[in-house]
Amino acid sequence: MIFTTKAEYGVRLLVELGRQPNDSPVSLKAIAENEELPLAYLERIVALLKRADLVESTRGAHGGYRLARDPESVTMDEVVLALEGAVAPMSCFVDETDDARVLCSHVDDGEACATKFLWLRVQGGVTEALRRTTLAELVAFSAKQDVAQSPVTLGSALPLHSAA
Amino acid sequence: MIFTTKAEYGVRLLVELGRQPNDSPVSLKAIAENEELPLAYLERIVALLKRADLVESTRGAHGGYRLARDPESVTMDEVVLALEGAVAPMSCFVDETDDARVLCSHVDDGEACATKFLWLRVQGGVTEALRRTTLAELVAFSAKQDVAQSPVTLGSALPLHSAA
DNA sequence: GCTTCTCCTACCTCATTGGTAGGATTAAGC
DNA sequence: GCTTAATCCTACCAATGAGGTAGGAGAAGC
Repeated sequence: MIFTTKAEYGVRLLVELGRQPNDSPVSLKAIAENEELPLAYLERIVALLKRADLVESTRGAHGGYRLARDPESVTMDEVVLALEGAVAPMSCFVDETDDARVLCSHVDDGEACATKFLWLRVQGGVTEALRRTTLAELVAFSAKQDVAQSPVTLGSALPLHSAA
Repeated sequence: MIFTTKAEYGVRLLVELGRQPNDSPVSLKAIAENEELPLAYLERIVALLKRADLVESTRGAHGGYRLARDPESVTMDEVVLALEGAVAPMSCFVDETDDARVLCSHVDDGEACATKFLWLRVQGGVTEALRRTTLAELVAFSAKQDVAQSPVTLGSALPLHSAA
């Protein structure tokens, strides 16, 4: 598994915020009910997003969260970075220096990590896929899905069937 | 973490086998010592590679493992598939039908998983990176590293510094 | 028949994931 | 100024999987 539920729930939360028509804050409780996610857990997740300045909060009654930036400018690589930490193919990649300056634990034996060559390629593929996806795109996708299956309570066939 | 040590050790094992000049089998013990990996654990890992017909074994004294196929024809996506199972961005991707026909657990709520759209992109990036890397390429890389740092016992600077 | 291998299965320990519980603080509305 | 609705914060907790060990049983060379 590449991502945990933190990324999943966090992205869904952002999408939900992006779908709001006006600028008034939305309470986590409303989102939790809407997305059927555990509220207490969402609280911890949204804290990560706030720390990364992706959402703003207003406390007290009628408070809640709203997006801190234009959804067009929010790319998924920063979202996932905020939620999961750096995307590391292997444990030796956790070293958080951004630009692939990776200190691998097994450089010292004979062959300096042929696998590192492979993991770097994979990491490149992941970050590129994340970087070229914006929050606005996901919001638009989500809205489109709504329309497509709005009359049916539980869609039988999957709308998304040929991708990747 | 995308991959576990199974993938790491398994790939290193295959590279090691690919580096063998002749066709005689190599014992796991030799590989374990050479790569400083736990032998008993490697045994379980190589069993996965054998089940996928990536290596052949001969039992008994002077037995061991050898590659079952030409390294040129072995792509990393099948290797990783054998070692880790399918590369799944999220738990709902574990459904092993090959071509992204993903049955997501949260299709039934309002918006049919905008995240799935994202995870499919990521999965595509990973599998493409894996598919375009062959075992032969890694073996060649590994051999080159050997030459580059053979006089030095512990290389100070990293040879690979600008990728991804 | 000893040694060297592959093969197989059961166990064990530790870290992380995915939560829950319980409260403190802040602000709006009456 | 009390109540209520919200964000914040921290400690706990159960389940899972990762990574590895132990102990053998079969197969083949010498």
